[in-house]
Amino acid sequence: MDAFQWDTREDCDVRQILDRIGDKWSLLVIALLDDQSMRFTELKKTIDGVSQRMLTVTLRQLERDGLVSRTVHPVVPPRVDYELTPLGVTLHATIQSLVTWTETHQSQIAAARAAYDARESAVTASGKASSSAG
Amino acid sequence: MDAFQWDTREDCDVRQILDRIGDKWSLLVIALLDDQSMRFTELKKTIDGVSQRMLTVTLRQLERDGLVSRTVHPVVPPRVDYELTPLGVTLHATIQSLVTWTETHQSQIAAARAAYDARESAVTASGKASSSAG
DNA sequence: CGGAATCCGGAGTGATACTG
DNA sequence: CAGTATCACTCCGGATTCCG
Repeated sequence: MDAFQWDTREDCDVRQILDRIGDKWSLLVIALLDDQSMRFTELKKTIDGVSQRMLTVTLRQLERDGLVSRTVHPVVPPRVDYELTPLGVTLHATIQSLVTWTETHQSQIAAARAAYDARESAVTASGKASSSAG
Repeated sequence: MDAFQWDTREDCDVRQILDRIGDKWSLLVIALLDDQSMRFTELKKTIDGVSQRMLTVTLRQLERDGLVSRTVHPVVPPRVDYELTPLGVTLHATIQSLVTWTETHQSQIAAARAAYDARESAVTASGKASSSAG
């Protein structure tokens, strides 16, 4: 049941989080940091395809939201460790259900997409056929 | 526990869904259609700020993923009803936990952001002060 | 009413180079 | 090693216009 009415505005609270986990890298970072702290370069080499810049930006945002903590070790060469805060851990736990859902229903979605695409191309084809036939 | 290793690639299955619920409007549409079917115009006027184009695009994507069904009534003026499929309903249920998490921790996030911003501006200010003083 | 097609601006993203 | 700064590009998304 929807006892509470959703905020249909753009500035809905949920948006704040969706903008975070919905972006390209945040979720991966959260997942990776769940059971371990990691250094910048570790994250960079583990997350395939992320650029230096985007990893930095992503980590800053997560830090700002209090989901990830950043620890700078005053050594040379520099060493910075990132880890999930308690708040970040609870978010990760929540996201897990979404991941589980995805894994469970992924085949259904793939099937739905295939069916939709087939239907669409069929419509397009018949449309062309009828127009050329008519 | 993370018994399963995450896919750190961009084409991870989870991405498919995140690209959907992470976008600007899909989540709102799913939430709205949970307990009722709605017409195009109803959705448009209910979801504050959505453009005609984006609502159409969003609905098409959701339909393609098998999350929303589209029913065209052959009447004039045209009438099209949208409703959640069983698959969409299960996704909505899953998302609810995320929404609940957000509502529970929203204040913590806001506080974290405020603290972070204050810290940053303080750093910036002191940096300027020291540079001007030095 | 519901939707497609087009144009266009801005935000997000990446490659590169530089710094401490 | 861990960033920051700049430039260039892509793509999202809004406004507008036209169609059945």
